[in-house]
Amino acid sequence: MQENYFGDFLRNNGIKPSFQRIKIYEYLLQNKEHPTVETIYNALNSQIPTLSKTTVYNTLKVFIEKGIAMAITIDDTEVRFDADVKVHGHFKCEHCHKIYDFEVDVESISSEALKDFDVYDQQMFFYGVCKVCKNNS
Amino acid sequence: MQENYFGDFLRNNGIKPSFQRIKIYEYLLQNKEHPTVETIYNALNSQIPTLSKTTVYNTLKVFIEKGIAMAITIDDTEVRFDADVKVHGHFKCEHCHKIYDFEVDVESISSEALKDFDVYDQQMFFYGVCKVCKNNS
DNA sequence: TTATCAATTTGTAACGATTACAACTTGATA
DNA sequence: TATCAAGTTGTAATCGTTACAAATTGATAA
Repeated sequence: MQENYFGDFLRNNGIKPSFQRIKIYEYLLQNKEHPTVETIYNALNSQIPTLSKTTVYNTLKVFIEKGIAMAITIDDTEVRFDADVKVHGHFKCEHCHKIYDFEVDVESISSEALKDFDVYDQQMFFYGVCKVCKNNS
Repeated sequence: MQENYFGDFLRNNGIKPSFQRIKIYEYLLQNKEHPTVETIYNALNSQIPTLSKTTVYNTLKVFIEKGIAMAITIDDTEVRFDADVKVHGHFKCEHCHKIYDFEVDVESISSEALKDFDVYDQQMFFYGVCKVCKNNS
């Protein structure tokens, strides 16, 4: 069944699969619009009435430490989260506030200036107006 | 003299050149290590004893609106500022916490997925260990 | 000069996302 | 069924940033 599947996935990544952790990871996988802690908390609070916002923070921190999620700081007011840990870019539309993923050719970015540096993480944040909003204005 | 030079520069960018604004812009130009509001405030407070931290915030907001400075949100705890508004990447060393600038070939990043999008701003944040720290460990 | 008015600066209070922390709960093991 | 570590919860504290109202400045006109 589903929960065992997610449970095994968490266990395989060194995370004890509690009910809360399974539900939060499941939510992240199914909601790819880069939700905030607030969004995740509100969405799951109906299923898990005892859920605490601290648990959401703790759980996401564990996910990041274990490498199965990443933080997206494209907003300066709140952090967003993504279960897709491949290197990819994020575009934020200043009009509809939607965040789009886009592919990036990692090799082409790695600058000559960083050739002797160890790079563990790469974040690319682009800002502007998306195709949909351009056409609607 | 210097102050007229900066004053003219601000005026040419639609910014009324107050004493505070001139000093803050001058500081940004001369201190390229991407200072925080706290750093700027502490550095200038000795020259301008009446300086308020709110003024530093206000001034930087004006600079960004007028396009002569940019915010660097490479830290999740505090915002840093840069008077270099060319598109370029920032690398943060997790060991010494220094932030390095690096050149980026803008064209090579612009993804096929964004071809119908208007992109106004591009931020690239890399994280890892710098050359110096690697050699010292 | 003096009056006027808008722009700028200042200090304090409020805000809000995040973290610290202690108490409580859970679940595995013996 | 006792024990103990790990996980969860709620509250309080932290701290960078913003809101706001009062004070100051500087340009302009009478």
